[in-house]
Amino acid sequence: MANRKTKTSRRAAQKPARMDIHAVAKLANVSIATVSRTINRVPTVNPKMAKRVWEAIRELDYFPNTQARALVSGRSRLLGLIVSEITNPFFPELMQGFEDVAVENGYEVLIGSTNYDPDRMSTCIRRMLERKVDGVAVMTFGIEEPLLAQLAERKIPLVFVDVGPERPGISVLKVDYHSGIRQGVQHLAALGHRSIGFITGPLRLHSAHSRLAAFEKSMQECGLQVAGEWIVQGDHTMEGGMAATDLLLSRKALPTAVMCSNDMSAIGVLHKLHRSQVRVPDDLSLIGFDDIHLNEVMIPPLTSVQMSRTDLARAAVSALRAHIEGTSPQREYGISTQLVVRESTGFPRGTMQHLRDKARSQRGAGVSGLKK
Amino acid sequence: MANRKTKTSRRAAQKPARMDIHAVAKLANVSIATVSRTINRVPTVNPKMAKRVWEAIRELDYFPNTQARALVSGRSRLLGLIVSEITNPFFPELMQGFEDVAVENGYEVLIGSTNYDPDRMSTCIRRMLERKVDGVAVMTFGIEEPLLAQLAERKIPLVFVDVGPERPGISVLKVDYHSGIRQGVQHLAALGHRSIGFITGPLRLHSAHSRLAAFEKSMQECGLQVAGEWIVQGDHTMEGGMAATDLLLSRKALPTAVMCSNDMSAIGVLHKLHRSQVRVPDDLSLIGFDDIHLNEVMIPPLTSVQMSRTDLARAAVSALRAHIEGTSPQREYGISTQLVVRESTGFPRGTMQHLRDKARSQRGAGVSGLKK
DNA sequence: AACGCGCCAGTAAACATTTACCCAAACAGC
DNA sequence: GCTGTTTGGGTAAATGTTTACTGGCGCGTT
Repeated sequence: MANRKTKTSRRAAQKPARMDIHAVAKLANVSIATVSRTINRVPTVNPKMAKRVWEAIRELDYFPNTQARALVSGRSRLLGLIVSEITNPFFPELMQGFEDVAVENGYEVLIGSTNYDPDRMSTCIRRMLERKVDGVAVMTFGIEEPLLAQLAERKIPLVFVDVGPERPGISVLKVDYHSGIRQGVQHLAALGHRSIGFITGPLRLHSAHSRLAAFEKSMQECGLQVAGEWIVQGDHTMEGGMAATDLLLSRKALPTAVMCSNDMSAIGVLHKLHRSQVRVPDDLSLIGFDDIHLNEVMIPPLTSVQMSRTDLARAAVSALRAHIEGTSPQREYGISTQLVVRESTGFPRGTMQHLRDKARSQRGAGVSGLKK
Repeated sequence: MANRKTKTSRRAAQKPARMDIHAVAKLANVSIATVSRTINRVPTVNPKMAKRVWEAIRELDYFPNTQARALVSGRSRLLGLIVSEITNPFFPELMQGFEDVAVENGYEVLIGSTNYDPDRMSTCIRRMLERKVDGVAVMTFGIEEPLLAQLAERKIPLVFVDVGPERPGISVLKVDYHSGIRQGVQHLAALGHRSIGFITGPLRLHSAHSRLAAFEKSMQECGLQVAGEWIVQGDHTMEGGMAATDLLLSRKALPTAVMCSNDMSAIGVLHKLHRSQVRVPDDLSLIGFDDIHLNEVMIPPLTSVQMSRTDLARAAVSALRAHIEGTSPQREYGISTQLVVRESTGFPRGTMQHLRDKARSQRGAGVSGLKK
């Protein structure tokens, strides 16, 4: 009662020992039930009372105890996010987006990274279960079996990328690899490339398979031959890209362009090519996949197929929310991809354009990609 | 009673509707108190009973409800980790380390990223408070005032980097910038560089200040002049590095070497220099700071001062644990730094060594750094 | 005027633990 | 053999919410 600053006293002068719903109720002169209902915006509360309650809440700087809430309501307002690698900048960017969207919707995020290690994956799942997450996004780009057993069994909503079991409570983000990769192949074809190689990801990953398949299909569509010796397996890391480049360099002939299953591979390739005096794009054009920020500062800046992290994050959170809150969850969410042309692609060596281009001392940014 | 596989039946055949401590107690034929004590490893429980309890736990695949636990014990076993940027690969690497160590010690991590935005910072803190984190590591490399008000007031243990208020419950990780940066300057000096520039971070950051100071001091120690026109302010981003490079290139003369306040800046510099036909290290030597993984694949691979993410993560978790569990928390934890020599540093242009070096067609990895 | 119904606030149970306190049994000392 | 002490398990309270149920009050209808 003895408030110093009567109006918006930043901290109530008389501090109750514990700051719970009872304190608010007492100050607002209502029951705790009313306070709870007010906070949860139950429409049956009298606006007059609600106002009193909100004032008391402000006065006391009160916020509800999440633990107690979760305990009784059975909902933790926690979303799990499982990613595979953290070294690949794609994932931090994805995590950031996911966190932003989740927080926007009043959820918190529990992050787990597996490093492709089944043991880590299983402790990850355990942690999620213990914290009673309301849903989990599995962004490892490849299903892992233990998940299904432990999470789906407990009816926890799940989101996968690319592929997942057909089951209630499970959604899948379907990435349209083909569209972006086709743009890439068409871009190369338009520049005059005929022999194009591909560095795959680890083929146990569904996404790696899909990207390779999309490449092969796109080549066919452009009337180009896919040469087996120029399809090399990588593992979506820089090291994998370097190793794949070694292999490629050991072939009797080089392709004039190479597409990669992801940007980290492409960065490894770029590095190794530079070491081997192969110039990009003069001797060899290079296209990555993911379009991580880093691409812009590579030397040269890397042409890449963009898969939007924000789209993925938004779709994942939407899907989970729909399942959790019971509002018409979709089985599939489409994610589009799109070519972003930078400077790692150019005319193939020896073509007229190439020579003409060479003649101009300074390369402009004149090589524009064709949309669709 | 009608178990199929009598021994290690993976899932109990008869599933109790709810799987709580009572179910375990009933199966083990003890009271819930005993179960609780067993789980929490209270030493007074009879080993015989403990064994029965553990078996029941295994049988039922039981794990305690974290919410209830947290509610009654007042401890959430949740650690907050606040970082500034997620685009800078340094932070994901740090987050990864922090998470690993935290999980190792039975804690979960709540991540918040601020993007240097005070609003985001304050919602971040709010989230941490609501989830009742047991401690928070503030890895933004610069104190933010709202933190102190809200978190310290509630006696939540905190860890800062570089600098923080002298208060119980607060520890500071003191990074020894000087040692690593001195190694860098000495390395350059030994190669024959006399004119060395520096690209700072955003100077509102304490860490940026410290790094600049360490550079200036090291220059003095090596008997070298610090030229004001070669000290340019960046902001720890690639873009900042590029802008700083532009400024540097507009000076009437260039230094023969440049050190950067962090690697992202250095990558921006590298990019811009390449665009401007300045070769690294032939025309200009470059040293970064942080030693992110990416350095290895830059063209050329970047010499950098390493600040160990693992060390930071370990120290942060140790400090927080010490505060939380009351075991002799230290006020300060030292973090060392160390030069890692790669290929972005070489002899300055025009020196004898430079010419001699040029003569050898292939550069070896022969330029070795001097330790200490 | 009386009855009924709807609206809305309050009471209390439930959520799954931890832990202070109590009490039974066992053992040792006299 | 009886009593005192110690050992260790059980009972119940407490944690801070949500929510089903209850009940009072006011208004509308017959």
